[in-house]
Amino acid sequence: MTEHGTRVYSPRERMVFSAAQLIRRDGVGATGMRDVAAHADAPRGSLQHYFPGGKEQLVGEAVTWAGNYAARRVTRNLAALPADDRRPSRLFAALISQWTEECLATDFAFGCPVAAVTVDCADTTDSARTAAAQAFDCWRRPLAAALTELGVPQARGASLATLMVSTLEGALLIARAERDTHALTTVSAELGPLLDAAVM
Amino acid sequence: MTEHGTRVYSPRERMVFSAAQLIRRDGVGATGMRDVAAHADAPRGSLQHYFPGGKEQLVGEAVTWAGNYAARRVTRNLAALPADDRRPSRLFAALISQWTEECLATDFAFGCPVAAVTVDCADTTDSARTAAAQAFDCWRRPLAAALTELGVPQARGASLATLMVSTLEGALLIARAERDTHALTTVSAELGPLLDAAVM
DNA sequence: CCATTATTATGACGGTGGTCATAGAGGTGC
DNA sequence: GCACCTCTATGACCACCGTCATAATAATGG
Repeated sequence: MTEHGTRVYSPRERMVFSAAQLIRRDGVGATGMRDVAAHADAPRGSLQHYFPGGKEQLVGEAVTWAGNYAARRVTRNLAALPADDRRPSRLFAALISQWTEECLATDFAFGCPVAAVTVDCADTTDSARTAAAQAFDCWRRPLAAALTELGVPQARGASLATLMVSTLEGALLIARAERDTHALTTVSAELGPLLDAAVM
Repeated sequence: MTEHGTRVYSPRERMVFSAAQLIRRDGVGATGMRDVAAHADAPRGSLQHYFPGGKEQLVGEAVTWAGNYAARRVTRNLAALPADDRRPSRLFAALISQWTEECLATDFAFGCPVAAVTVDCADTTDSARTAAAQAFDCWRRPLAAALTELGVPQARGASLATLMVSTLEGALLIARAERDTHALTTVSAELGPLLDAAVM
């Protein structure tokens, strides 16, 4: 999670990051502002200073951060594909495998913050819902680009990107409920051929 | 939603049902016990009488109810398939279409209660997490059975059922965030051929 | 060194939520 | 009529949460 070199993060950044972490573990409702400050080792008084918009703003920034993070993951995994076997199924498998490892390493404590915000705020907090939608888009866009780079026609790329995100998100949900990664590995194996078949 | 004939439901049943409705709309944290009683037109005092286990018990029963409901949906949609075109893709499309209509009819207010419980309770309330896992299983089982009935080999059936539930769940999430059904229709169209190709 | 801004500290307030305690109705059987 | 069980009614308690008010403390820049 803290994989960006050794740079020191500002209290503000840490709070956004911590908010995302706590939200994806406990949900939005169960994540208190005081908890966020404590988790980020940040002063409580900084909350109202950096986030005058209150919890709504913090949640929005957290989910936006998560969307960018997911996008970075896609491009990084695309770049890390072996030169001799650059198929869409490999990219999907790499993404799934990363989530699988995270599940196992954290004992299934963490889900996806975007999903959490969607579930908890979709009908009550429009700003958060919008931020979640943008996060999904921010995630899907580089995925579609990666697919076209791997040989998938542009028209198909967007659709398959949606399919990949949907499937990953749902499988992650099931895995968390079951505390078992089989849903993740299953969808990875089942969807692979379909993705590769789209390469022209 | 209230499609079971004209039978009158007991206050207890109504409370479980209402809990599921409120949870899938607002999440577990934002759903109060008083709200549930009010939504069910049930006396507040009955809560502690029927659910001595408190909110935890109510949430558990709500998600169990949701799992059974999803399972009934599968068998009903399977039975409703036209006799001349009984392919797996048709079943999946029917399920997706049902969720799509629900999204549109309720202006994307409702998601899946099982997903909501998973997101909000997976790491804190083990009983709820277990109930969610059972709900997913309860949902997946008739799906797998339906697939084998449609000609999919048993071994594949279980995997494809997991894939279908994952994809549906994730697409529903995206649709809700974007207030747009395109994710649902996209995954339905993209996954169809894969499902039909599994028929032997 | 001062003025101004950025940041942090802390306590209070109003509201809400789950839960408990206690008592009141409503029915049934004997 | 009485005992008994099921169900309902209601208020209180305590903890927590998001927010605000206010002040203190750095940091900065002239």
